[in-house]
This record gives sequence, C-alpha cells and structure tokens, in this order.
Amino acid sequence: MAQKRAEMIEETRAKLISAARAAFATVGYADSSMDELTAQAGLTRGALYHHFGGKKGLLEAVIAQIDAEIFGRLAVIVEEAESTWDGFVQECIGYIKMAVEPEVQRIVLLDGPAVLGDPSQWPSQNVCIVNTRRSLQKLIEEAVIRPVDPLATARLISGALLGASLWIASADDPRAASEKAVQGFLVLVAGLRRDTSPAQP
Amino acid sequence: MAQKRAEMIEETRAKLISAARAAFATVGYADSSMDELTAQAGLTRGALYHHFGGKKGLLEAVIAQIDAEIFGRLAVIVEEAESTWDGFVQECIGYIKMAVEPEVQRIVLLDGPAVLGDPSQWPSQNVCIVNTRRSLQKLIEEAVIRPVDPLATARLISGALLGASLWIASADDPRAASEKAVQGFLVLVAGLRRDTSPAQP
DNA sequence: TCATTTACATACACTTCGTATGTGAAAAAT
DNA sequence: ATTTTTCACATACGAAGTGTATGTAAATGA
Repeated sequence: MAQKRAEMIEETRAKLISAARAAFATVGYADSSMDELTAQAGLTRGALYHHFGGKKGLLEAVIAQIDAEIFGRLAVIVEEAESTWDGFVQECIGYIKMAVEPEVQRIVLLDGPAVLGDPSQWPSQNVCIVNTRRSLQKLIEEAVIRPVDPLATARLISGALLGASLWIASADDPRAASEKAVQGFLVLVAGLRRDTSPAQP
Repeated sequence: MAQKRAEMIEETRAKLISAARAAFATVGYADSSMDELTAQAGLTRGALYHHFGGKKGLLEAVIAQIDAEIFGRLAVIVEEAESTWDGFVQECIGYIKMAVEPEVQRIVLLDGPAVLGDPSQWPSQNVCIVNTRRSLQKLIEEAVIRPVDPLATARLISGALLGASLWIASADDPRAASEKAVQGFLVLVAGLRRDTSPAQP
C-alpha cells in the first residue's frame, strides 16, 4: 500500500498526462483549461508547472506518449512483414489507420504542429518520419528503390499519409475512403521502385 | 476625396485583414491579441466582431485571401505549361515554393488546420487540393496516368507537398532541401504514369 | 422628416494563464 | 538523532485576453 516516493511522482505525472490526453482530444489544446484538466486529475496547476513547465510542456509529454504507442504498434507490423519493401508499405498503411483515430489526429496532427512547430524538430521525433526514413535508406541499400534522398522523401511520404488521414477522418464513408487512399498510395510509392512493374492489382 | 460608403466599409475590412495577416504571420494565431491587432488598424474589437464574428472568422478571411493569391500565382504557372502533365508537375512544384513562405506556412499550414480543422472543409477550399484534384482527373481522362481516385490521390499529394514545405522551411539549407524534395516528388508521381518510363534524370 | 438600420466604439464580466510564494514531507547532512 | 535542505506540490495574486451587451452617430429608406 505504502508506495515509494518515485512511484508516487510517476503516478502524478501519469495522471496529468492522462487527463491532458482526454482534454486535448475532446476540446483541443487551445480550449483545454489547465485548471479543469488538473482538477480532473485531483491536482492543481502547481503540479503541472512543476513537472512540465507549462501547457506546452504538457502537450509535448502527451505527444511523446502517443508517439511511443504508435511506435510500438508499428514495430509489430514491421516484424511480421516478409520483405523490407512489404514492411515499408505495411507500416505506412498502418500509420494511416492509426492517424485516423480522433485522439491522434487532434493532438498529434493538428494541434501539435501548430503549437510546437515542425514535427521533425520535436524531441519525441515524429514516429512516422523517422521510421519511413530508415525504411527508405534500407531499401536504397538493397537497391529495391531509386536513389532518392531518404529524408526528403520520408517527409513527402509522411505528409502524404497525414493528408490522407485527415481526409479519411472527415469523409462520409471512412472505410471506402481509406481503401481509395491506400490504393493511391500504392501507386505513388510504386514510382520509387527500380523495377518498373505496375502497381499491384 | 469623399469615398462611397461601400468603399469605406471594404477598406476597414481590408485594414483588419491586413493587420491580422501581419500579426498571425509573426506571432501566430494564438498569441495575436485582438486588441493590439485592431488598434494597429486604427480600429477596435467592435469592428472585428461586426465584420468577422470573431477571431476565427478573421482567420478564415485571412486564409481565403492568401489562398486566392496562391490560386492566381499558380494559374499563371499552369497556363505556361506545355502539357497537362507538365502543368500538373509545375503546379505542384510551384506550390511547394509558395508554401515555404513564412506567412503561408504559419497561417495556412500550421494555424489553419488547428483552428479550423481539415482544410478540405474550409469555405475557401484549400487551393492545392482542388487544383490537384482537377489536374488528376484530366490526366486520367487523357489516359496519361493510372485510374486512381482523384480526390484521394489529391489529398495524398497535397499532404506530401505540405510535408515537404515544412521540412524545407526548417532545413539548414532550404535551397538544397527544396531540390531534394522536388526530386523525390518527381519520383513519386512518376508512379502515377501509365508509361513506365523512369523518372527524368 | 422621421424611423430604422448599419458600422463601429465602449464598458463590463468572466475566464485563463504565469509567477511568486507558501508548506509539509522526504532526503541528506551533520 | 537532529537539523538542514530539497522536493513536490498547493495557494494567492496580478495581468491579459475574450465575448457580449450596450451605446451612438451617420447613413439609408419611406
């Protein structure tokens, strides 16, 4: 019952992040009141400022947590893939599916960039960009794709995935939209491949 | 000297939008004070609420204006193109260049989506998406590219361009980054083409 | 000419944020 | 074991900023 001090502290941090996630996801960052948010966690703004330095710091922590979760989920997908190329494609498709979730969309894709600026500069490093970049580099080494700049192309691709996700989320029929987006994506990335095989049927 | 009433009104609107553009572009939407902004235009918040209904409405008006300007600039590029495909590619590249401008980036690409939500739902309709969609449709009709879903693919592409722009803007060497991004982009959209010709050298 | 609408300004109440300061408990030092 | 220091938070306060409600003078219309 008697918890260690470090555990208590970690728990308060977790409670704040959890409350913030809920608040940010539902009403957005700008309309989230720190007083309300902290009260929801059974604390006050004092704790928030102590641990995160302010509202922005809390957002960073929330995004880092979500990013880590996405990273874990994507890792599973990549491990199950048969080839580097397949892993790359599946990972991108997986990212689209995750980015459609309201929480991810609102916090990481919309509010995040507006408040914290370009995602590639975040401490948590936007998972999508980093993963895609690594995949591309490997694919170039394996001579599967043309020798494009990995970072630039990773940014292009992650942007494309983001755009698709926003569209899917606000579409009348998200399922159908998702399928169309994936097909379009496959056609686009087919351009990367050295062999000029047409996009898969 | 004595201006017509309608002209005066239009002038106040223009002054407000102009002041807002400057404020939003420099300190961002969230940190722009309506009191300051309106004072800069020689007015008060009363005028702002009267004409635009609030801060959000003002942002919408600013984005609409910027979007219209971009539209005009892109139209010139497209007109000068030799083919539909060339026009499409040049338009996209032109969009990247414009999206790198700090004003466009901060207001339209970062704050816009966070405050107003998905760009495709905006009244001003994000220029990039609409134009790209139209180009794609034409290219499909001309049988230049594969029969992808025009809207879905337009969202993918506009997202990619946005991602590239954000990256270029925050890169150490924006000029070099821009070139790399364009090359990557060309490789990607080459995947759309029916003929399997490799990306241009 | 008088009523009404329009285009703004002013005033006020409310929320929110950052900081400065306070406090009790744990950890460290002696 | 006692004292001192640090830490993890809470409380209090001041400064902005926002939305609304109201005021007003000029322009419009009958």
